[in-house]
Amino acid sequence: MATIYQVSELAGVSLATVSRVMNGGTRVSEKTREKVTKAMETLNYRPSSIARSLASNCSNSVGILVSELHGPIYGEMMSGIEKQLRTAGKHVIIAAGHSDAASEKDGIEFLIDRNCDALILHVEAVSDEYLIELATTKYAFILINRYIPQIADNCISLNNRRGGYLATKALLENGHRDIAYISGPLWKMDANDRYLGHQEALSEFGIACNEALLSEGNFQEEGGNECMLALLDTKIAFSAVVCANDEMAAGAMQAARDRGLAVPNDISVMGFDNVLLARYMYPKLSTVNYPVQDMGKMAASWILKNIYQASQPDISHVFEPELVWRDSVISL
Amino acid sequence: MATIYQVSELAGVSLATVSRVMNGGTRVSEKTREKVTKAMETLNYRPSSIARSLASNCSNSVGILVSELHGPIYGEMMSGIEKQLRTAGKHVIIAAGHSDAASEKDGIEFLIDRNCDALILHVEAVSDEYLIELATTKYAFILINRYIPQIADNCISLNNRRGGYLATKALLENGHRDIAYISGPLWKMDANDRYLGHQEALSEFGIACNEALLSEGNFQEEGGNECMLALLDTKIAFSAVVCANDEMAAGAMQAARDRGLAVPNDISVMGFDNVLLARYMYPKLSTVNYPVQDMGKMAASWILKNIYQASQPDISHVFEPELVWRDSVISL
DNA sequence: AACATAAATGTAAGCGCTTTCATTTGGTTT
DNA sequence: AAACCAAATGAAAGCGCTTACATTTATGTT
Repeated sequence: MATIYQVSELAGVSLATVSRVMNGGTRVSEKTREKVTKAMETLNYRPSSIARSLASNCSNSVGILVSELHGPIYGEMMSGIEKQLRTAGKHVIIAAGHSDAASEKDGIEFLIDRNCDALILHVEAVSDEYLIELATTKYAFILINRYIPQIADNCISLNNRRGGYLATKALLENGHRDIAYISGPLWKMDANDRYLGHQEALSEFGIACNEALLSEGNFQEEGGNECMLALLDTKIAFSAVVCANDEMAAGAMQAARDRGLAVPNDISVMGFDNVLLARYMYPKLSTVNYPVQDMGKMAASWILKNIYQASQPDISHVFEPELVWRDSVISL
Repeated sequence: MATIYQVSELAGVSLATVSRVMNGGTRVSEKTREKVTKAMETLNYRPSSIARSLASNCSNSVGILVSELHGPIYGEMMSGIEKQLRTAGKHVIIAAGHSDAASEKDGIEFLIDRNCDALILHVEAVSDEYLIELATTKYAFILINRYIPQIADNCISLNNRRGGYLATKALLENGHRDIAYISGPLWKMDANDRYLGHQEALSEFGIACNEALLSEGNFQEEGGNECMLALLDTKIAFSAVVCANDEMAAGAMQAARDRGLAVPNDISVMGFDNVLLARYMYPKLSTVNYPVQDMGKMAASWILKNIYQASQPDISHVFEPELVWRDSVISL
């Protein structure tokens, strides 16, 4: 591997000059720039990003922490981030937090130790206080899908509550009155907000929220399946169920069918997230759109703008969900 | 940020000693080890991994290149890799290759420049020659889902051909004789192998392979949908279709239903991959298991063993697919 | 007690860059 | 041609570590 020293030798200039032509900007005469460029080419020189980071205290890499590396939402999110960052020549280092406080902290430190210039965090378990302190005292980061008033500028979030509201309202407007709810783990902010939105819609229609019709799942297919079974077992009649994400909706649909209920004729189901797959479920899933890829891109833009001083369009901090109507809900 | 120098000062020892206690192994007396450890704690010292990498020429990070950051297969794969590597204290740097040769090369160089100690590659577009050269002259890496005889030891692959064979054979054994095939892009090795397996099963049953019943898709839901429509438009009768992956199977099922055909009664569909979702489709998808998460782990093990000299169980280089029988195929 | 030997610790030279500051160069001005 | 100034270049000091080698200290032998 050729080093900057060998390039400088071949080109007959000093290290400093080579460094200058690498880093663009600074004044170098056209003649020397050419000499150096040619030398770099003949040596097939590749600067060591490690040495660069050490000397300049900037690693050109941003750390991403997601709950899981798999799962449609995280995939879309990472995809959006990577696309944006990569075109700006920044690298991406990824770790998983597994929705567990210790593991999330671990991941964050891991990323910090790795000298990331900034972090993009999708954390669920770690406390607000921890993040506030991190933000004020130590490190640049942006939060996706979480809103903390004290550091609002570091947050990019979905209006989850409104999403929940929209989902249930759509059902209500189509004549449903007995609506069950399969939520995500309620300690998770987004799950909670979605449920709050559900309640809000209910009360707007003057309907009491029946706690027995709430079942708390784990945001996975399997959980949706189990919750639906549990709901059915209550023997309380309901004509529709809203699920806090699309995966659970898939599980719920299956459970319903396993019990001989037809979707949507016997029971309507509404999802949340509008994962790609929702379009290909049978019946096609009505759901609420969560523009997570765009949010990922926005997070990347925030970093490009605030950390790397790149010019970027204005940053939106809260995104609005939208109802997408398909075939899994019937009008009563 | 405290540096090693400050730690050594506080502890009253030399830099070298601090370095030694950090790196475990080498002989340091219990007393000094304690002094140093305490100093590190009170200063809340965190070693700079960048400086370490520069000095030791080892970055403790491995680069991963996948085609896309989203998609169930890649998600599972990254998840498997990360899990394994992380517990060994190694980092993961991820880039996307987008199934395009230029972009893949770009990604590889990107990762190399980043001083990864080794690479895990899921590349489809780049040529065998390029990889062979990379392997012999320059860099340590392991290939997932690709087999190149000359560098077999660097490959971890699925027996795709056998998978394709298994899928079609299952159909044949259940009385199907007119079987359509929705493939992935045939220039992709895995798509091609799967199709070859399909043909093999057919010929084993003495059935001529009808080219008109082959439709080439893109491994995505949408593609499966379109292919199925195209197949139906040929007006050639077939009782079953095998799809080269589960996503396309989802699309195909939908297309069939959009045309008023029931799955599996009017038409059976077989998938490939056994993505989590396959269990939750309706009807539950019969498919072929692709243990991609295990393969990811194995790739990580290979690296731990070969690059980091960690002791690891034996490495399997080729994995065998298995048929998983569910509800989307009917016996004639 | 004198010596050999091994264990613990320290010294200092890098790793491949960036960046400040000093020096040189070349063009303008008078 | 002397004087000046800006632009181009170079010298050298780091960035925070690792590590080969030298030195000191402890341990055991006879």
